[in-house]
Amino acid sequence: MEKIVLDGEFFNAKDTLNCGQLFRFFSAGVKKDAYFVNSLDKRCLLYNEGKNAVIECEEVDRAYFENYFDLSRDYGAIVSAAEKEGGILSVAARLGKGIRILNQDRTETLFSFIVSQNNNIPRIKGIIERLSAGAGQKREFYGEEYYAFPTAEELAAKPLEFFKEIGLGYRADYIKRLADNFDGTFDASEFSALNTNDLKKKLTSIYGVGPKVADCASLFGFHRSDSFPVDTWIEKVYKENFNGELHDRAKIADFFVDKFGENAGYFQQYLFYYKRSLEKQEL
DNA sequence: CGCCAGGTCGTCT
DNA sequence: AGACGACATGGC
Repeated sequence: MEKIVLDGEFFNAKDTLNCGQLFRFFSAGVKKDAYFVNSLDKRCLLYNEGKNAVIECEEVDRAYFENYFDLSRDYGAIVSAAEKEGGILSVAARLGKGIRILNQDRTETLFSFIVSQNNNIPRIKGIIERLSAGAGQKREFYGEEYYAFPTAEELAAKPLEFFKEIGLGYRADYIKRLADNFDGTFDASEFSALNTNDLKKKLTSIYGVGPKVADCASLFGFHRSDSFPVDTWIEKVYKENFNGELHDRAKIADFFVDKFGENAGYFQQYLFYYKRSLEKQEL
């Protein structure tokens, strides 16, 4: 087993996991605020200890998780830029300075955020767990069983009824259709060559994927930081803290991308986490 | 009962 | 282009 020890000033496990960018993480129990984090078929253990952040994983997965947790990026510089903006953003950045934007698998991210639409985070986590347990491979980490996120092929093998049974509701049709039609080209180089706008056009052409889900896939799956997902929480921030007048969420997103440029995605996470933390005391 | 949750689709102006 | 209701489910 590998143990990766890092400076924890800009890497807080709890904040990184609870800001809504991923849904497959679990309290590990072994120590306070220690978590198992699943990505595709892999798992690691993540926690803060003193001034450090620690990742424990299989040796073969070391490079995968170094990239996953975006270890090569200077988050101190991003937090500083947010603090310079002043107002609510500097407050939010101080609260969320330990947040990192993960480099998640593109396919898992897209499927997951289709599940997320018009849904709440605890329920999204439950659905994705049932999806994995019902269609994914069983794996083991530190003697504990878990399930891999299903491949598109594994999802396509399931009947529509399965997706309804695990609680997807009307989203079952979206998941089923994407699984059936999935051509696996997400990782092709031509896909990476698209600019963010063209990428979003391609994503929104998928049935069940609108501007918000496309922005989440773009930000969390492709690390396009010039993406700014606008959901109900961000809309509240926009109206209450930026005195916004717009109602069209796509235009609100454009407003923030124009304003913050390549920092937009990071700042969005600070703002989302801040706003949601205010109302969800348990975070 | 109602309203809300990391929205999108189809339909009608 | 923009407005609006329908859509499954579960928590409060």
